[in-house]
Amino acid sequence: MNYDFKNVEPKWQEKWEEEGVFHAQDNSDKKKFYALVEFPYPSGAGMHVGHIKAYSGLEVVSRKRRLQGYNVLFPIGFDAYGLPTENYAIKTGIHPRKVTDMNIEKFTSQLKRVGFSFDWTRVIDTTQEDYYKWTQWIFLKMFENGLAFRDKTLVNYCPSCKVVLSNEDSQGGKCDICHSDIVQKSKDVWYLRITEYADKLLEGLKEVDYLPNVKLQQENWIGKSRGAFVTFSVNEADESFKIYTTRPDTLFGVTFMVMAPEHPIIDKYAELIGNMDEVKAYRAECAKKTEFERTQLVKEKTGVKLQGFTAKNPVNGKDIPIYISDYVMMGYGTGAIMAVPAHDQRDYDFAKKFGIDIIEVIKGGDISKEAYTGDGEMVNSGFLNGMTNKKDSIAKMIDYLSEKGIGEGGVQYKMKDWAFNRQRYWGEPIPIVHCPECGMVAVPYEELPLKLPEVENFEPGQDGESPLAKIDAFVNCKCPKCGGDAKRETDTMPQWAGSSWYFLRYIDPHNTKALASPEKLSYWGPVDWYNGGMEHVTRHLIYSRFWHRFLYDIGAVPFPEPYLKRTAQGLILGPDGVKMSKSRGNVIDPNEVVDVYGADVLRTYVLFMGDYEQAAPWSESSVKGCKRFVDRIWNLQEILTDGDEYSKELSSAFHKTVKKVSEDIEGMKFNTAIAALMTLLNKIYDNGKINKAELKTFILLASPFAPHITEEIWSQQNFGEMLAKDGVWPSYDESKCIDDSVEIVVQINGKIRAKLTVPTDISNEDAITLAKNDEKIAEEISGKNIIKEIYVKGKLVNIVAK
RNA sequence: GCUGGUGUGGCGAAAUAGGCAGACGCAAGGGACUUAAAAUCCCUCGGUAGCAAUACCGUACCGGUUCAAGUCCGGUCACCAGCACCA
Repeated sequence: MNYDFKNVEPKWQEKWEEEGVFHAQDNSDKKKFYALVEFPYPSGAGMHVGHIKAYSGLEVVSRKRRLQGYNVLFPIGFDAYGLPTENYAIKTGIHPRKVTDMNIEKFTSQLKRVGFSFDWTRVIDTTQEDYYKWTQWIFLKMFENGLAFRDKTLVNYCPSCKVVLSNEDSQGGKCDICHSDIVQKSKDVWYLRITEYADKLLEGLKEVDYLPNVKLQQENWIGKSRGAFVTFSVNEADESFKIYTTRPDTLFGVTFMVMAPEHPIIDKYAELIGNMDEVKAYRAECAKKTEFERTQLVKEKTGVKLQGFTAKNPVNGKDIPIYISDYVMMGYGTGAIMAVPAHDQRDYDFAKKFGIDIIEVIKGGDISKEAYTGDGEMVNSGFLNGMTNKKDSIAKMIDYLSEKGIGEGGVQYKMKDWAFNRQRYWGEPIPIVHCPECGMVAVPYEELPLKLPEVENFEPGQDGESPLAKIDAFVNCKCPKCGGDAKRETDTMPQWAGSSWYFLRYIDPHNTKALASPEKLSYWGPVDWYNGGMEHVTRHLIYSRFWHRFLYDIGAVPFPEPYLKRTAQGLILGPDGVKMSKSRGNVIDPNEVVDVYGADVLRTYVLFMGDYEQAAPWSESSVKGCKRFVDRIWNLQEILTDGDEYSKELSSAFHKTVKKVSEDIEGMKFNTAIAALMTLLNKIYDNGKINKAELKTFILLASPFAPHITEEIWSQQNFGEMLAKDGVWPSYDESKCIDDSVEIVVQINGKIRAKLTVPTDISNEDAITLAKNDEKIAEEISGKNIIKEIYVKGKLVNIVAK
């Protein structure tokens, strides 16, 4: 009797769908469980085994929780706006709408073939009008609240393709499409003021259960630092400017200052500065530098000293020269720094190159060789001299500065405002109108969605202009405020917009009045468990937390943090141990695996291959091992006997396995959960028979991993109508997990010398006596001095003898 | 450079909270069944020595704590990931 997965798997997939067994109930007395996986970008290449692994984790948890009586929401959707689709459309001339629909169809059929228990009545497509209407709505709310704004900035620009590129599309300073060098270009673009939420995002992390490294990466990304702002006055003009420093206590060691080349004060006093030509030349040089040169190369410090423009040290009145250099960024702090070469390596390098004094203010290093960044006694520092505690000296300096009105404590964040724009077609139109009279005006809410117009040609315009700019019927409009002629914004939203709130839409996907109803939000929210890739931890996860927190602040959602728990799966590497990629030709297609081995085998293998959170290479032969496992489950029916309770021989093994599998699934240790099932299976075959009660438990435990074959056995054995509907997750009895006797080892001086089988509840004394009575042990310890005897319950006896 | 993580058989990996290192699976070798192969089933499977019982060695490397260390502490090396002139 062979198991015919080719017929059985589609049969059950259809039945589950027909009966709606995985549809989440909005009105239910059951305890809710909202499991979320990162929805895919529907690319033309179809799904990847990596997707299967990413979804299989919470798939297993969801199936288990349903059997435990939870009302489970486990949804799926498609994050469908984005460049690859648009580029494909440009190349083939097929409209992105069509491409997207085709890809979604392909993904859907692939997902269904694997038998994932998604609620298919709640599918989301971010490119549909009834979805992006609310993406635009949220944008307008942000605009209303001053969080969406326009600013001039440097953008990545590809002179060959004539497009503005995101950072992701211009990594390494090369254009992702044509591989030519990217230049920095000044442009007026949209930003979201995420920096305003830096502290809230940091605070919120304290309340959620994320993997420690996920939290850490978010903290680093936000990059909060504490320090002080200090005001320096200019000697040659009635002017002053601020700097930010984390070590205000080293103020006595300042021997020069550095400003970012584009610092506005330079232009304001251009007439005072004697060498403005040189300054301009340096600026031009910096603008030419690619992102790659600015950040990747460990290069020598460059800069220009400003002639006739100097500052005064506020604590000792000394005159200090001012330089410009590109190692100071306009985008962090105030765009100007006080340089303390003795205690900062960058300042040190600069001082050495330009022959500037280096004054030691912290003892402990050798400043003739390099900057000393450690702690030590303050010297050459006036009222701080002799202090040894960094915290105290910083606090004392801040007190002094505040008293004199020339400085104050403050914080800075590494995180920058979110550049929220794309000059591309396939994205959500930004619902703003530019009116010559009224300025920027929001499109009225009742006019949403602002539809993406149909076009023939979606190629980007010259000079990095959006393709929408070419469509007069879209661009020309009336100002919603004054009714005069106006022009629409032609930028679209970036890739990350639609995914920043999709988890809320799953809760109420067909609502036409709100992004989701308050009742449903309070029932389902927040997401109980969110799993996804590490690559999204600093972008998507921060962005969506920001949007969510904002929605909470304006009362649109009733809970402040969107995700209670966040985990991440490891990559599946190619059989060659390298990351899968099309160009390497080491990509495994899940369809082929399902064709040859079936969905149950694929699901089991991606979870069995190793630690879920770790990367592991694909191995075809290991897939076969899982095939054997699945077949051996089927063949249990050949050694089936009657019996409605566990047999004496297998009882404790079953209780132990139920415990182990239950706990391991919750801890995402799927590999050991499956291993435990394999161990039990081996034991059953050793035992030569299995009864009905045992078989029922076994297939229930295996069902989250291999739902089709277990469903088929359930039905063949008449356990009930449908496992997925009537099955109840088995429970275990802690007291029955214990065997009557255990094998313990006997060590002498920590070396194993014998093994003994003893009653589980044996006393310390009895165990030691028994060990000493063992022939071999007795011989070894005879004539020796026993120093210590240790019994570790159920594990070992150790006799220390000399 | 900074931050975090990892390092265990031929391979993927297990090992609660310091207590039998290598569970489970793959590959390999041997055997059964078969005309043969596939499939299935049984046995062996970290290294060295030995016919064997057994002994010694072994969790990247060096050192320490402990009756006992893959696990804890100090140092070194390698690899992976994220950030990167952040003042």
